[in-house]
Amino acid sequence: MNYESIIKNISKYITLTEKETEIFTSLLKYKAIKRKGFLLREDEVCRHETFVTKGCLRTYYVDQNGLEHVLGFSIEDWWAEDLYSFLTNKPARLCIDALEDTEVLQIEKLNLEKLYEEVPKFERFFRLSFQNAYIAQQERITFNLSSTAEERYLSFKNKYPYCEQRFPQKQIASYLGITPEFLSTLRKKSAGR
Amino acid sequence: MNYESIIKNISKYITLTEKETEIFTSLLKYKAIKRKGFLLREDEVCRHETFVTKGCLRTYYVDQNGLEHVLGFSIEDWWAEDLYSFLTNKPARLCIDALEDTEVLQIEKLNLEKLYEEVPKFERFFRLSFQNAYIAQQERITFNLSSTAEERYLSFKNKYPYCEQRFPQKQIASYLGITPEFLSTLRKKSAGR
DNA sequence: CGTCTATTTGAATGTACTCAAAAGCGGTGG
DNA sequence: CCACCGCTTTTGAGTACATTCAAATAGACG
Repeated sequence: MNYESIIKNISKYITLTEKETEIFTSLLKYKAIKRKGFLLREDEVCRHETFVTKGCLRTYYVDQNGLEHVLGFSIEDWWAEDLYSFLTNKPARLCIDALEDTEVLQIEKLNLEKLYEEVPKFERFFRLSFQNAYIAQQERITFNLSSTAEERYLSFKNKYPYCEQRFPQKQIASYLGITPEFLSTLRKKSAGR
Repeated sequence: MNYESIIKNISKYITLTEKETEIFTSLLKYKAIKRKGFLLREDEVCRHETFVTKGCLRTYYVDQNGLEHVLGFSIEDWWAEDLYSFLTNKPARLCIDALEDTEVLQIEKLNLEKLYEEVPKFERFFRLSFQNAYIAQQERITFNLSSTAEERYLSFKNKYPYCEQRFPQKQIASYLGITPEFLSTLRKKSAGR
């Protein structure tokens, strides 16, 4: 098993000794999800933190009218989970499925708690990790509040250029909070430039 | 100085010994902000985590057209900061001012780092605290994506009933991402029920 | 190759905005 | 304590951004 990418991700915020690395990787489990397969269904309990080593996951929410709303995409080097469900052990409100054949490393909740005890540094890692995720979300909120759909699309395109071709436009539209039809007209419009 | 409320807040996630409580409170500083006064201006560096013991703070963002967008309100028992600025030491992108005469307890960044070393449990406190803030923000994003302005208003009213009277409607409109004029018509409409 | 889903296109519609003017409210000073 | 000034809220008319619905086209998968 190749732990290189996850260790590199961890070392963005904390430095691990060899022994600590060992403890950590011994708690990880590998999993492969086929395209269109599910990592987490609504009403299951989210029992893992998941790190993507290959492929792409989509986290979305199904509203009361049965419409899907994409919260985010997790490509290589990103984490995914339904944090609410993970922390409370209540049924998930989010679904996570695979847009491509995907490979992940997972750590179970109980093992993560064990890890916090044995290597308290990880408490710090996840604090910093979620603080940064919090900042990114905050930016998304302010941007949604202050921009038109067109500006949001252009910004998305600019910020995640690789995503524009990699993900179905329907999913991008959902992420941006607009209809696929309208995104289609926006793309046509912006293609002229 | 009365530290009761902040200690109670902390004990939502961790349990402190007397000694630890002592260390923690010794690092806190009291500050009073008059209504309309600033806790943080754009381009200052955010050097504190701030806990509100009385009154109300407003955290907002000024867009490129000079328009304000309210990210959130911090009343008693809530925290406030520009986390981006706090973590990076870069100039703040958010402003924080007081909607009422407000009293806060603050911990400076260096003291917080000292605290993390002396009482590592606080690493855990802030991890859980921000994980929960992250969940709340995620809910806000999904809700904004899946609801009309009217539904968002009714939900806000339902979720924070005390806020509806306490905060100027202009600020609530900004938080909801709508114009004050439109909120006015929504309120008139919902008053009939 | 055929089916199913995604994307494009266009017309009609609606939600929410802009602009403008009037009314209400609160704070401040005389 | 009242009057005034400035800011907030209300109201309404006209408009625009984005949606809905429907139909045609393109693309992906078995």
